[in-house]
Amino acid sequence: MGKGVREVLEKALNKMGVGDAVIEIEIPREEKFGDFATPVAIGLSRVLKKPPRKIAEEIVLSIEEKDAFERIDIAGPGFINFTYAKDFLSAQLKTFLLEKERYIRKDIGKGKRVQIEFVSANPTGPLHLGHGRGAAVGAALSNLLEAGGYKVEREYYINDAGRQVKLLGLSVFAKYQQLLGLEYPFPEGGYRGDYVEGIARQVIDRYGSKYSEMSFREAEDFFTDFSYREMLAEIENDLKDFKVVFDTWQSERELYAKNDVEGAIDDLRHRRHLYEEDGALWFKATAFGDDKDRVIIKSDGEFTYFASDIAYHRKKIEKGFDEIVDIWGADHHGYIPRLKAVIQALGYPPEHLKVLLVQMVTLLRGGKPVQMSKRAGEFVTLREVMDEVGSDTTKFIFLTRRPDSHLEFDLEAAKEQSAENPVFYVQYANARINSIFVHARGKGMDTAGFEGANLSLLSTPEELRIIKKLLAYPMTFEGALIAHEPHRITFYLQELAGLFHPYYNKYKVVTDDADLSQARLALCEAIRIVLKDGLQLLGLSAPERM
RNA sequence: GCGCCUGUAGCUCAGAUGGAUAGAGCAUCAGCCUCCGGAGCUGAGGGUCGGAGGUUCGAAUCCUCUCAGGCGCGCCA
Repeated sequence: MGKGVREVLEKALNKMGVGDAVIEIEIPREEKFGDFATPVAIGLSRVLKKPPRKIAEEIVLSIEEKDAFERIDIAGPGFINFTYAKDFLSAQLKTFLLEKERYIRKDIGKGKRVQIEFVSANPTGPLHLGHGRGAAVGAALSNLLEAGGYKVEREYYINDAGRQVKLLGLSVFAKYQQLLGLEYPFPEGGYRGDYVEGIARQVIDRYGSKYSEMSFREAEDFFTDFSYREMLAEIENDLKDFKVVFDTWQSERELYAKNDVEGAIDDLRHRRHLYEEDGALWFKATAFGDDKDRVIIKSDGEFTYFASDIAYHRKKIEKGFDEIVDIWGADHHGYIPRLKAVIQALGYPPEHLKVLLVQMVTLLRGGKPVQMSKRAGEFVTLREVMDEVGSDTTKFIFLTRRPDSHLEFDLEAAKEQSAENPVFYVQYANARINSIFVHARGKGMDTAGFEGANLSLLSTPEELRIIKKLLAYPMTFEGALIAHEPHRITFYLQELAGLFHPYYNKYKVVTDDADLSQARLALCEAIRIVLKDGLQLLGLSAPERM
């Protein structure tokens, strides 16, 4: 649609002999005043040294394809408004219905492969709301890219090596001893959530007091492995119920086991990006714009977390993706420069890795912040919120905000809303259309193919607005995809539903007029297709009955 | 102290590459079921876009300064 206006304008400007003067023609926003408004004449007035209004008049005179427009008029300081002709719109709608797949999808990413890593929560506790936000955004973005033609790999990175999982093991071990009535000090900074006790109880259920006589050193491997695997299973289960899927699960331990970490360090050493100082091995991150150099092997000989992360990202690169996307909680933003430094040290441009930050979630209950302390084990889990307000609603709330804005998640409000919730508003539109179809079929009407429908019968202002909105869907989709901003889809869907409900209330779709009914059913079908497509992109259900 | 994110209606949030009179939901108030699902619809009120300068024909959007909130600045992960 927009392209149509652009072409028309370019042609007219060339005819005037000023096409070259306009490097970038400003293409208007849809539906602000009429259909499209462009200030191109204002921009030109400086070049041509003539008043904008006069230029606008000349442009309008030079336009040849006037058929596609109902009106072309000049307003304000020199804006040209284009109003599409209704026959043009209905013809476009017809094309959309007949070739919907081709119309909706853009092959932006055709032949390209992208990996998106998200959630990647440590398996030391249940997923909390922040993880849920990352999950919702990551899943929606994956869907968008996939729909745009990319081959997408969704990956979860499991931090199963290092101190944190060991600490979880020790916490469970301590709880285990205590549950058996034995004295055992709880580790400093250990995990105190109820889930720790839950895991300890499972150990007792399965293995009894088998480990009660052992020291932690002896039982460490068992407790660490058992505990984090339990946690991981719970995380997987939470994600499954949140309807977020992953293609690959990359274990940090495996990177060590397969000598990927050493390999990566050797690689960097050969590239002369490492040096030794104070008994430690350093990566020269400052050579690539980071604030300071970073330790890879500590003076006690242990690897840092950064070491395995280098290996991990080197591995991503070696898999040959055209783009690597990491979705992180915003509290890790300070980590970006060093990782981008790694990418460059390995010979790739920093843009090869795209880090998307998802801002913090503040949890409120009845307008008051809920205190969250991981140490004390006081935090609200994704599971609890899903159970309390529903997974579609939870996702929708995450996807109705820009990822980089701080989010206040009010449990009470979310629950109160669940009767009158924006997500239902959208889903209800879909369900309503479905029930119109049921009704129509009951009257012997055809609700499958609309090849024969006479869409030029759609002529009310409401219908034309809906058609324009529908035809804008590919543009919205493309914008959301390129900007990596799924929330644009969310808002679009609310707007579309917001056009449909009033229309439904004002006009009857199924009437005695068979031709008009058929045309309106076709319009509903188009709405249904877009709603369903959008909801699916966001990872939300599109129930036919609610 | 340095860096990143945010500041738009009472509340929660949209406002892509600068465009005309800044939008939605919730909440508030007043209305709509003989008719395809009232989880719906119609209407009303509500704004110095944190503040101050600047660039521009034109700024919520770009630049500088400033105020406020959040988050980072380990041989932790």
